Amino acid sequence: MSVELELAPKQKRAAGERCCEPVVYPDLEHGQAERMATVAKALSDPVRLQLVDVLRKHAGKVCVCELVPLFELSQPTVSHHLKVLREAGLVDSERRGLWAYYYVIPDALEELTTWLI
Amino acid sequence: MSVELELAPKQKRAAGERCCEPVVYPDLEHGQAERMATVAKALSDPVRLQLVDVLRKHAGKVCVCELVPLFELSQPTVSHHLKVLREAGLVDSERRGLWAYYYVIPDALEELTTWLI
DNA sequence: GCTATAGATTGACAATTATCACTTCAATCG
DNA sequence: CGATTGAAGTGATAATTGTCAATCTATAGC
Repeated sequence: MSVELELAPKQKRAAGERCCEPVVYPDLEHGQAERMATVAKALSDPVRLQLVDVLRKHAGKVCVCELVPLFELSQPTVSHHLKVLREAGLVDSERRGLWAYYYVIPDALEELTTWLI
Repeated sequence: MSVELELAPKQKRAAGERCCEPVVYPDLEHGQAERMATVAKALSDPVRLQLVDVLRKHAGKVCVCELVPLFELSQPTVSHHLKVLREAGLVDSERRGLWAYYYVIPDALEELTTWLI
């Protein structure tokens, strides 16, 4: 686990030689790193990336019964991946009768995207 | 594992009612999803995010001996995280005498970033 | 050569993860 | 009501991950 980043005092050096220049003070603080890591972890599986891709490209809500046949995976496994995405705040779902419709939460990727640019 | 995405033939529906509209054909293909998942996985840990952040913000190469004291982690653990980043193609290192200097590979984040925007 | 040092590697361990078969739950249809 | 169906939940299992202590490697200085 990381902590609030600090430039700790330098260790002993080989006599007369500095290891290197002091690094820049990183302005990515702990909480932000935690949140972004959560998002990145949700995106760290090709299946989930493709799920998010489908949901993002489709303007609207997509039924799980459309998503499952896109993969050679069992329905519970796809359901599991959707749950991971839901718990990371990237998507949400809505029940309509027997069916569940998933959709992306628009701003969920923003913090990570902004950092990446 | 995912496969090349296809709109599989529809399953049986409840009589007279369609489950939902056909989804858009996802244009994120398997190879791209794999590569982006690799990058996302490398970024899925707060320590590695902060490491990349420091390296990106610092115009130049940063010595490991500067990176280790930024975290409350053992040297081997930081070394492990750097290795993960290296294997994902996000950073590389250069040895100079006793010291190792790490730096980001500029275009490594591009594919993921482009997809996110 | 000998010692000290920076960094990587190894081995071990607990925790997490992706997957499936099976089951459960909720809603619809007859 | 009873049967069916879409989706989520429950074990279980194999694989992966984050961490550290201990070790190893290569370099520098004496």
